Amino acid sequence: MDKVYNHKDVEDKIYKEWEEKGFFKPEVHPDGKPYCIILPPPNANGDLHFGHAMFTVEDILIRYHRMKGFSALWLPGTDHAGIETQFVFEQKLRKEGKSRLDYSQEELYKMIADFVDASKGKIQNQLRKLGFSLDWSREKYTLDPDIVRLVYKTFKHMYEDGLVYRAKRLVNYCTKDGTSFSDLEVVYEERKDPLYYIKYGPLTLATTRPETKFGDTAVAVHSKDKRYQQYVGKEIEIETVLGKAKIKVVADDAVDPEFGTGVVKVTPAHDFTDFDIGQRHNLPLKQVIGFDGKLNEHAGKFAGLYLTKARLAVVEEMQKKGLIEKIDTEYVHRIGICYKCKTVIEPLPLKQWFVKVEDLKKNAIDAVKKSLPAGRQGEIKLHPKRFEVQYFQWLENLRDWNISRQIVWGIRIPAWRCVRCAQNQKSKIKNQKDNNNETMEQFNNEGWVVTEGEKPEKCPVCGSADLKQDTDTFDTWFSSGQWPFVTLMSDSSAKFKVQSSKLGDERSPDFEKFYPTSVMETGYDLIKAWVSRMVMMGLYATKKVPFYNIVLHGLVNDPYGKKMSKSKGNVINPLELIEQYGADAVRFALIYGTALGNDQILSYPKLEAARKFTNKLWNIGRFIDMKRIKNQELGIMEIGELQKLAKHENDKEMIKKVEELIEQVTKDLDAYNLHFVAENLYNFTWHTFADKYIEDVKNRIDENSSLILTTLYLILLKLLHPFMPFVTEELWSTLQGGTDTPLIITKWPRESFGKRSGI
RNA sequence: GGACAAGUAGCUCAGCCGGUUAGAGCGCUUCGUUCACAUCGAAGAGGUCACAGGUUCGAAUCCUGUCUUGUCCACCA
Repeated sequence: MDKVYNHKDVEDKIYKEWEEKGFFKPEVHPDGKPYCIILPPPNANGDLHFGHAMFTVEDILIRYHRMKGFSALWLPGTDHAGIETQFVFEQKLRKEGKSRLDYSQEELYKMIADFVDASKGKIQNQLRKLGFSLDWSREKYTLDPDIVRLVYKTFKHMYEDGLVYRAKRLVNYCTKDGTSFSDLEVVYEERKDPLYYIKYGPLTLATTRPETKFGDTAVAVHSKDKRYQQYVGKEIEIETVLGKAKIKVVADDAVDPEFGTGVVKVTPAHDFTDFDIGQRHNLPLKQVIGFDGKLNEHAGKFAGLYLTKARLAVVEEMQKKGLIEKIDTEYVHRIGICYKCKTVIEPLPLKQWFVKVEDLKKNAIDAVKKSLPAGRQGEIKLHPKRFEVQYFQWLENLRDWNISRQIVWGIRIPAWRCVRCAQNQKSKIKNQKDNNNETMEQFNNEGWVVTEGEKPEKCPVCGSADLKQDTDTFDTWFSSGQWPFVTLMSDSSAKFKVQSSKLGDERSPDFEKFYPTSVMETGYDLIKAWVSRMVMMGLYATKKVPFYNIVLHGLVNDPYGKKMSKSKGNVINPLELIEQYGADAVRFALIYGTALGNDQILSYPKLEAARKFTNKLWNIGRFIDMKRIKNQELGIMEIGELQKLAKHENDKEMIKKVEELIEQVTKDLDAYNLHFVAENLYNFTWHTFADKYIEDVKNRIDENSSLILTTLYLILLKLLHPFMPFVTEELWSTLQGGTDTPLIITKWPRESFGKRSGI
């Protein structure tokens, strides 16, 4: 054995062997109880970052359960990451002096698909470097045909169940990128903008957006504001830049009487609060800003102007007409901007596909409160428990979910529209006022045909073959929200037991065996966007929870405590650290000394300490290999028998201590207290086993104590294996002469005497 | 504005379902070893556990308030 443990000689070799021998497959224990974790799918086009290195938590759980005899499956996969990937690709296009507008939807999709293909496999190899025992034979991709088919199927059933509808809703729209963003994606920025006090007939109101006044369909005041009681419910005559007009005054408590003059102009088509006020008071939705970021025909002579110019022009005109009372130039507020291009986000009304969340979210909450109604199964626990608050709060406030995205890169919505029916519908409502009070019937009779992906031959209503597919794609979370069950259902390695058009009735052996999964482990930052969606979608489609436990890890910040981000340029690639310290040390450093769910700072001293620990472990093995009596029969001893065999008092005591260690470690692993386990094993191995016990034994070594020393060490290797798989495997095979069962598939040591455990 | 974290040795962090002299790693000091350990071992210095109240026989640990930092969410025209 070398004097120093050299991870570079060991890691790739061992990983290859594990993988080739199929040890990552649950079939190594075909009859074991199922234990399954679905890997949160990284961006297929992405690079490894420290969030991924934290998946060490999952590998520890999987390896531990595999050793406990479970049929353990850790299923890998990658995500197409819609907006993110398309953005990266478009940046590339821009550098080449091109834009996405130069291509058709199909061409662009193909180009992005090729772009992703080119970097495919990168992330997989990086995950291998970390030693993750993922079953690569079951790997999935969110755009695999089988996955897409299942996602379509869920959508179709939701549509038929009346959970999906189309409605004109305000979306956060970036007029430059030509896409809408979810609330989560909008970034808010503090800005100083003039606050204009504008005369509205007898009233004066304050606004930062005079250019949207063409879309005003009311003026609102607080219901208890005595100053304006006399106007409530009446129409007032106002002078505007386009001449005289009449406008209604409504009372709504969303208005803050303290702000400005206590009077608000209501522009339902271009402001989220105003949209709500509009709904409460049945106000028309009058769109005056187009998707091109310009004022439309409702703006009279200002039509065609970009918003920033329009604002100046409108203000100038107002000033000429004496409509501006004053301007507060020191007003600071927060506005939504596009996180990609920094353009101000415009709330614009757009017809979208929506998912009704009322029932879905109720079930998702109940699953954690352990009070699911009949017909739905499962209970979910969060670890650490404190994250429940975030989970509940998010779900309780959740509004209907907009699942349409105006991007190319994604799963195209399987809805076709009959051109003829749509036109008929249009002419019917042509003379109606364009408002948002359209009924559900109207929305659903727009001529849409929803399928499981195949193009309908003809319109079921009028028989026309002129059908056009919606150009929108699904929100990425709509497909990844189904990840736990679609990955298991689309078991391509086996034939489906049941092919069924009924939702959730399509079973594969893997789905039957591993669903609901045991654990969903991810960063706490994904509780809302992803985890809650998986619970909602899983419960809907399968009537069961998608997982029993949610385990959350914290973020890894840079050595100065700052969040790592590409824009800051402080991202550290875990592979560099693996190169330097070894995968085992990196893994150990991430677990050691930080409680689960807490953020941590990437610390070089800690990495160095972990590296030294792997070296210490190595040298303990090396020393035992030198000192022990050779050719002893090993690997047949269980701790109870070992105790009976022991002669020396110190040996007996040490065996007892190891037994206690096994008990504690097992208990803590079951409770997800991984940092306790890491610390416990570190201290015990170094300061009890090496510093005390070995120092004691080395001067009195005989056949009996040699056997005990070696066996106890092998037990320690087992306990450490989930944390530091490579060095422990290498030491195991060295001490066993390479003939015994590989450590990865040996049995976890048992703490109790007299029971069969193998060592 | 709300929620959740965090504020403990120079640094990075454990401990916090109340209970003996508050722990680890790194760093620092002294000594030893240098044929298991690109090191290791032994010993040691170092903390008013953010602050102020309260509960208690007893609080880093529970309660209230304050301050600081971070994250997430909401958002006022």
